[in-house]
This record gives sequence, C-alpha cells and structure tokens, in this order.
Amino acid sequence: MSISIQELRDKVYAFMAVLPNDKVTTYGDLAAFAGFPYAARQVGVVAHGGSDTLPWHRLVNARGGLAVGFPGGQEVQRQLLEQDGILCDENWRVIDFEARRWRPSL
DNA sequence: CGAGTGACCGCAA
DNA sequence: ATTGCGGCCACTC
Repeated sequence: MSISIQELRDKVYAFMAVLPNDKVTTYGDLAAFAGFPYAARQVGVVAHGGSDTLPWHRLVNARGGLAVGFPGGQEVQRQLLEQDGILCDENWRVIDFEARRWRPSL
C-alpha cells in the first residue's frame, strides 16, 4: 500500500496552517496525524520544498533537533525560530522542546 | 526493472 | 550521554 504524495502534502499544509506560533511539532507526529505514520521523510520534503509562506522552521525531528540534511539550514532555522520566540541551544535543539511540542486536535 | 538517495524514526551496543 | 545500524516511504538515475 502506497501513499499519495499530494494527499500527504495537503494534510501537512493544513496542519502547519493551524500550528500555533509559539509551538513546534515533529515530522513523525505530523505524518502520523496526517494518516501516514511511516512517511516522516516525505513530510519533511514536501513541508520544506513546496511553500514559502508556511512556517517550515517549526518542524523539527523526533529528538527536538533542527533540520539536518540541508547545509546551513540549522542557522537559518534557529533565527526563524527566535523570531517566533523559540530558542535553541548549541546542539541545535529546541529549548524546552517537550513543553513546546504541539499536538493537533488531541 | 534494480540501486541509490533523502530537511526521518527507533532501537541496540 | 553517544554512535551505529536497519527500516520505513517516495523519488531519481
């Protein structure tokens, strides 16, 4: 059983749209809530790839760390997070991540 | 077709 | 705490 990438993109955008400005979420959680529990990677790709208006910087990995895999992305993401009042430590991890973690509709 | 890659996840040593 | 390894899925060559 394969997933539909456009359907996934739709749901990801929808969730990002309602994501509070002072909270963050993870790729895995977003994928799970969107109905594709194993599609975390694709979530990352579609979330950052397609749109410039959506707050991609509020997506972090399951350990609360900033995006790895894009050179220099961590610096950019940290600054964007600071603009939203979210701070990071030297290890590129969101401070107080568990408290700032957001869950859609639960 | 098969192999490699990627803004990921989880567990084991 | 860290590193290593396999697994998941879709995309590209």
